[in-house]
Amino acid sequence: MDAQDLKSAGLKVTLPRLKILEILETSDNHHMSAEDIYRTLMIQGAEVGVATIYRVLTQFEEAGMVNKLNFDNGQSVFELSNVDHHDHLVCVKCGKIDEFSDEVIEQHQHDIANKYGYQLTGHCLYLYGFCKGCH
Amino acid sequence: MDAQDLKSAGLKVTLPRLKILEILETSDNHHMSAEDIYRTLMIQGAEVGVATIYRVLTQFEEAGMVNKLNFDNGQSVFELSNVDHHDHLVCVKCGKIDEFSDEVIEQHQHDIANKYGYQLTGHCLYLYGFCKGCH
DNA sequence: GTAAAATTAGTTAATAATTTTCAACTATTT
DNA sequence: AAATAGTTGAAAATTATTAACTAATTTTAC
Ligand SMILES: [Mn+2]
Ligand SMILES: [Mn+2]
Ligand SMILES: [Zn+2]
Ligand SMILES: [Zn+2]
Repeated sequence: MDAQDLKSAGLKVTLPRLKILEILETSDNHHMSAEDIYRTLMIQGAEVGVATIYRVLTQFEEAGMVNKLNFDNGQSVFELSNVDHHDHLVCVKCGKIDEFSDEVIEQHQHDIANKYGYQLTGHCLYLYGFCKGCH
Repeated sequence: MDAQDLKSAGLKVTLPRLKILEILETSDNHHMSAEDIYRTLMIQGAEVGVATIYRVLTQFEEAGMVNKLNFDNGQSVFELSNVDHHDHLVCVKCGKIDEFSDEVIEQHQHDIANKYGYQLTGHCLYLYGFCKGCH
């Protein structure tokens, strides 16, 4: 994800946008809330307003560049969408996130949507529990 | 769900609680947000504060009497939990909600949790799309 | 049934996350 | 470089939800 991706999405190439992309790309935990990103930018000494971050993330989402995840704990988290589709395991204690994908589940989801006459646009599957280190 | 259920849950039998239970039970769309319930109560001429509704719903949830669902659209919705477990199909246009349950998906979720060493506490599976009437 | 103790409900105020407003800037086009 | 359209940051506004406070109600103990 770089300047070219921004252009392709019809977005101007600006410093805040590039920085946000870079953070999403390089942070070890690559699932970040707007606040997480804001904090990272502050530490880097970048002067970016929090409103800009929300605005840019929404634009990225609309452009299909990031996915927005709404876990049960209030804040939305974002991840770059340039990876294969996957769902998430979330530790309710430490917040750790694992990723998985399961073809059988995906297939069944489609079958169910068909059966009920829905034309699927998306789905969300979050598994909550205590991770290995937390029970 | 009635007065007896409230007592069993260690909650006193009060009018707002009974009314909220009744609304959850009788509304045709039995998935309601706090606002939905508030509006219904207003129409019925009942004088119940919105804070009471949130408080009572939280108590009901803690008592295991209702489930709280967090769809992608901001407001949480609640449903009585005295029915078998199921997941949800949500129409992104008209808001219609269908319910389904799929043993294979449930089983796979458990297998995945095991594989990653998670001790499951819950999960959420929402399928979003255009319902029969909306595409 | 009454009184005391505990719980509850409503109003209002507070929070947290996110969005909007708006005047000042910037990137891109011409 | 000027024009245009899009973007930004700060602050104010919104939205959904929760907390604090106080008065009223219910429960429990006589
Ligand atoms: Mn992920
Ligand atoms: Mn349901
Ligand atoms: Zn953990
Ligand atoms: Zn529909």
